[in-house]
Amino acid sequence: MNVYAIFADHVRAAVTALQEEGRVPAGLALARVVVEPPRDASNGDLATNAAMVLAKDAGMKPRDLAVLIAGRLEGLPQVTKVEVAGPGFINISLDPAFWPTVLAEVLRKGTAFGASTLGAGEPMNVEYVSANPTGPMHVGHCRGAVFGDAMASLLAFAGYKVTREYYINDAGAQVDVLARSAFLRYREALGEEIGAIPEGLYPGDYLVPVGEALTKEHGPALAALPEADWLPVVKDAAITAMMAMIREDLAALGISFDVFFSERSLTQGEDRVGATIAQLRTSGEVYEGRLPPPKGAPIEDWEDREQILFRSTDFGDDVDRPLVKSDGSYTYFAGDIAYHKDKFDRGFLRMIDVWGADHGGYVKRMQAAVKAVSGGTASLDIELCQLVRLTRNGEPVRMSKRAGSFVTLREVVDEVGRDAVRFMMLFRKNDAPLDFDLGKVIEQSRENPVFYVQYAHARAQSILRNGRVAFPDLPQGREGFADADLARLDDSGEIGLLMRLAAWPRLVEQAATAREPHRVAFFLYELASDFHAQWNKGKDLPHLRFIMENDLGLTMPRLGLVHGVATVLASGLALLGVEAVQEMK
RNA sequence: GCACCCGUAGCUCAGCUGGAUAGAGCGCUGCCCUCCGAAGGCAGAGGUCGCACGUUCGAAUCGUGCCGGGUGCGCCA
Repeated sequence: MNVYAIFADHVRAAVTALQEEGRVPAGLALARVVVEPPRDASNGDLATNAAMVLAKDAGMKPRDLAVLIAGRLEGLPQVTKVEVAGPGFINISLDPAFWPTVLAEVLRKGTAFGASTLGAGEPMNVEYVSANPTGPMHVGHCRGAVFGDAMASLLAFAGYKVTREYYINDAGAQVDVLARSAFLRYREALGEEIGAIPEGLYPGDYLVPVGEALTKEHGPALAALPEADWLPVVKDAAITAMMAMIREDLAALGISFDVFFSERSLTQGEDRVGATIAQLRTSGEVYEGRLPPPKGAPIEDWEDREQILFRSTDFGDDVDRPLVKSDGSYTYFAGDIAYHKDKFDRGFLRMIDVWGADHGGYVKRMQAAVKAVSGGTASLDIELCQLVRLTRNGEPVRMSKRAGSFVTLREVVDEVGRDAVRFMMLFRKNDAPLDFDLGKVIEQSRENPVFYVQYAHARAQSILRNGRVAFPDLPQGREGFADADLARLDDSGEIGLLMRLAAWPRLVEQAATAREPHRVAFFLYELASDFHAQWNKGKDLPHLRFIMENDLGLTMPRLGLVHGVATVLASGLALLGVEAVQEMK
């Protein structure tokens, strides 16, 4: 139950009724009408902008219209007062017994409270990570991985049928480099002295086991072959090993995918990239032409030649984009078009790609491609994640020798834990740079939001455990508290918590619509803050404690509130992929 | 040169898709601290929302132009 959505319907119904009575003109656009919690509690429980939004089209003064609408709302159940205020706000006050009914719903539904039908079961493809299979994941991949995963969870909670997908870039020149690097480790495993890893090859020692495995399987046989013969063998083995490693890294972060899609599969057997280009040529989106040399940094070996181009300028891109390289092979973009066409062919009209900010220049052409390939019926949202600056107590973190030149995701997760990494990656808008301090995220203080939110959940569980000590006959599960006399929750802090819980379904929909899982993290922080504050209140004011010795009648609703807070905390943490702990270690 | 992202308190950042007196943490100041669970609590000061026009009942939010920072700019993935 989304209180605000329900009352928005009431307001629209009120306007419709007035229209039928002829007191308000027909044909008003009701979509802009919203019901929100007023910022200031003195303005009631709910507020709507309806009169101000509709006044112009209705040809009426906002306050006059507001009075008419307000008159209609007064008769609604639960409504105790309706006031017109300011430029035309309609402020609605509810029966004090209303907010506890929301808690009763939380207690009955559990973590299903807040789930939305917004997505209406529509298929939604979320592609993220898609790191090259050339080594372990590093911290740079981490943010996109966590962001994509949390957003997929959020969209699923909001009612979409989500598929999580990883595109394996196993077709380009980089995997050839990987193969040559692995071959060197293979010769090393055979006993050969290889010396320093040459420039241009991957130096990380994660390839050592790949070389050893190759000797076990092939003995020295590969070393005698020309590159053209050993390369495919070594490449397959190396990619398989790298993907296994990446899956382990992802598992360490609590991430798994529904689909791993291989770039190579697009050209193995039938040439699906070529087929896609042919299709676009038929529809007029592909042509032969010349491009002007790019502005900015001059390109030394610029060669003006006729090439096969995708007409992305038709969709708002700056220039048309080449699909075939000078050596005749497809560009990465060409493969990506075929890949997104495959998503479309699998029934996805809605797709989301999560990329690093350094790929920002690629957004328009990819969106153009999805439009072209789907005849304009599919849409692609692209969310960019800015860089992460990794520090330890303010100092930049050193590079890892083992991995070659970067800090691996695994090192970070091993040091501070999955929960801290995930929460901090989500405690910032994705399009803003993020400072991640290894020292601060394990601090146990209010400064550290990970701790603060988890502590709130642990504290709630602790209170419930203590409650069962004081009152051994308390219900076991949260449902047993739904029938308590919840209307006794009348302290301002308690009501504030109830209103916060009531805001959860609305926040889910907003965060899902905006593709912004960070809003969930901030919401949880605020809920935790409210909850800690109420607990602290009980320090000075014993009559406000959650557990009232000798007063089961009051303890029951208060423990119901604690259950409700814990439930929503757990629900939100689950979306973020962070554990709702029973106690702090 | 062009495109995209970002400019909000001293610092790090939120700001509910245009609403009422712009919020939080840290830092600063002042009180309190034998509490169901230590890892503190409460309160206060502090902002021309980069600048300027515009859109309208109403702008931190939308548009345009500047200023400042970041990212990217055939045949890399």
